Amino acid sequence: MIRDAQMPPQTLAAMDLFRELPPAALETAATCARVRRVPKDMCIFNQGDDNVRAHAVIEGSVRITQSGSDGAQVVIRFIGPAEMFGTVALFTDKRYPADAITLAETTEASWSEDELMRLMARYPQIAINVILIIGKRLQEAQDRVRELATQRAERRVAHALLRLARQAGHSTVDGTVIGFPLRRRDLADIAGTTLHTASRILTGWEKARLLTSHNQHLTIRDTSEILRIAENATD
Amino acid sequence: MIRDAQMPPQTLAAMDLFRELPPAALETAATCARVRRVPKDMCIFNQGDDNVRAHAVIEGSVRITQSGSDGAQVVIRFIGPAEMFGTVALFTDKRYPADAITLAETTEASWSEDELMRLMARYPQIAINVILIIGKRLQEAQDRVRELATQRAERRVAHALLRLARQAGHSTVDGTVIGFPLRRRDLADIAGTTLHTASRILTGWEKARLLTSHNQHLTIRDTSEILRIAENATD
DNA sequence: CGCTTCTTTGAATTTCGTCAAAAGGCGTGG
DNA sequence: CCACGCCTTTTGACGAAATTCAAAGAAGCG
Repeated sequence: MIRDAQMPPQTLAAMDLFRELPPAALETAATCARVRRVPKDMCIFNQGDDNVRAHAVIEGSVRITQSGSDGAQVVIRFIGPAEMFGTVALFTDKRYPADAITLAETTEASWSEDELMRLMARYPQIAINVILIIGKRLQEAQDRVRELATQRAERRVAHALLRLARQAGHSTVDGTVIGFPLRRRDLADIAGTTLHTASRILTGWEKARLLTSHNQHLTIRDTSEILRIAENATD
Repeated sequence: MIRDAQMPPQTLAAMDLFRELPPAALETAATCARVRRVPKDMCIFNQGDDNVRAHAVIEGSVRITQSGSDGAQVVIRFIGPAEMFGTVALFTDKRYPADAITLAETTEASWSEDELMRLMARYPQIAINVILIIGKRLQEAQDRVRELATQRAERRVAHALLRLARQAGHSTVDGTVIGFPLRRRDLADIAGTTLHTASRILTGWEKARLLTSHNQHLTIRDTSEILRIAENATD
């Protein structure tokens, strides 16, 4: 368990969870955080685990997936630097509702329920921040529900791509590159389709020069066209 | 604007939003609430409206629907007595993300942003309650995402029905009756299918004596069989 | 009683998932 | 350095579930 060295309070300042907090609060939060370095493709927690903690990615990325009682699974979301995850469980079930797996070597911070509750009691702004974060995710989830219920696979993949670009896109000379390693399978699980359909769609777009894909790394070349596909009701 | 008479503090005690609060808090909340009686099929707010307030149903029921930039819409959820709605908007956009329409004559209470924030500052438990409520809805939304992405229409309708029964089901001698007036169209918009498919499925179930439907009122006769349909991976 | 709204049902069409198989990449170990 | 194996991606063919189109039947309401 490594602490201060890897966890300067400034790191926390960048996180939505600790926005608008006095430096003293960041200090306290940094002190009681558990920081871990996790190799690629390792599990951080499993669906159903108790012993819940509030997590945040410092560096790297994590895939959150949910499985049904049948085997079927979907990607709930990807978590990048400065984003929190696994926190809702603290307030509701006391059990993680999903799996968390690293997509790359990742540094992750976490707080126990007690510690977070203590922090929240002392700095109520944290509770507001939690509401903000969860509220935003609720709206995103509801958007996805609407998309899945009403749109065709191609539009859903386009929306998924745009969401990812918004969340973790970096502009380069070649276009917007998405900061997570993404398999076709992942994209399919976000968009709610099969990897076959996702592959066909992406291949089509690649041929139309809307994007390029190398080694699980996507670069969007023509955002406006993807946007058109995502929004265009006709066709 | 009618107040105390229609809004005894005990009414608030039953609401998740005001759980675990001292009587004084309920008193204060009751005092600054705006209570309105709204006829059937009236709009309480529209998607995109600003001037957001936190709402709760005292009596009656409300349908929350979201429309995309294309016309397509889904039912986000139904709101029954003692449930809150339209509250997330206070913390995020300051714009309602959905429409709210009464399904029957409804008594509704609401609080302005200022009033709720003041209440929250004084009674931090309210913030915790908000997190709990939103957290639960987030999990529900994520369940729906998984269902829509992986399950066939029949299973989704079964799940939708079970969710409604859990939320607003009353046991009677005939079975569990769902406390909202439900058109086929509504059920379709919850389950993410067309009213045609929903109608076919319900007609099938009615023939199989799993449920009865009269005048937009559903009664589930054989919950366990519906549950089997909802869970059974094969077929 | 007529109108509007909701529901049912049939038939044609289409999207998408399923099955199957091959090709491409990447790392490891010989 | 090459070969092998594993994982990912691509592609084709087929079939089934569900939407779409169309129209008629019911039921409640004024």
